Amino acid sequence: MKLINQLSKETGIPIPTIRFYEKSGLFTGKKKEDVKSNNYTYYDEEVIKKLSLIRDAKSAGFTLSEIKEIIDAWYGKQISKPEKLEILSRKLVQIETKIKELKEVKIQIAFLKNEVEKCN
Amino acid sequence: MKLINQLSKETGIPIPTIRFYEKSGLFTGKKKEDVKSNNYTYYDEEVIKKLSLIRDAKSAGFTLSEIKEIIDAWYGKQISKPEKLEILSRKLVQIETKIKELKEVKIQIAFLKNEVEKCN
DNA sequence: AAATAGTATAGACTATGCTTCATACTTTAT
DNA sequence: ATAAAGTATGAAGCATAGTCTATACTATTT
Repeated sequence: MKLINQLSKETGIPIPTIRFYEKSGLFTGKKKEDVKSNNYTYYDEEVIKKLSLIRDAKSAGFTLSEIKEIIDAWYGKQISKPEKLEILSRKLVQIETKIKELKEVKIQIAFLKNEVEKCN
Repeated sequence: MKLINQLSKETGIPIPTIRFYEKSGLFTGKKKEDVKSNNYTYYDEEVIKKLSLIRDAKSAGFTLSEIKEIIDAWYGKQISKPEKLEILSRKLVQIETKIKELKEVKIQIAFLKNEVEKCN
């Protein structure tokens, strides 16, 4: 069980950002009931995995609420199997779409570069 | 020469958003000096091209200031040819990186989907 | 001529995703 | 034991990217 400091070190995500994600419902830590002197929050390995997914999915252009959907589809106990599969399939389609859009923009920019090269 | 209404229709971008982009320095329209009765702004074909680039680059995950860089590298008169080429090359690298990240997230999600399929 | 639709401008407002601050308490290092 | 470092919480602040409102004038339609 890790403290927030350790989470931050292992994922490279700043502590306030981790707290913000937790407050946003992307994961939860646990208070240790046997420890009475403080109310520090402890996090397990699963949280590291979730934070990695958040980091990667964010840099791929997903919003936090889209990422929450993915996490809920993955760990959410109250979601049925077909629903989970449906959500994950949709995400895969979204990713395919994003890749296609990126390739189109790439072509556009390569064209601009070519224009600059021959014209000026 | 087109009015803002027409720009909006041709690009699918709402009028307030077009005004916001113009105010952000992504392009400029011109006032017709021979017309004294109103002060409507007119836009040429180049603006349509810029708006299309903005639309595509945005959905590919670029920020407005990144897009401004691209546009400046494309039309900016005060930027030297080597600088322009350098900016566009950087953008191409950024796009390649984004595509790689997307492919990684795709693998992650495909894995999650597979887990859901066999487990529940 | 009157109603309807289009344009301009400034400013307020919203949502997302943080980031910083203030306060207070706990733990660790020296 | 005292200072430094870590943790918790709530609230404020900030940047980006719009979106909406109010006001006022212009143009078009009927």
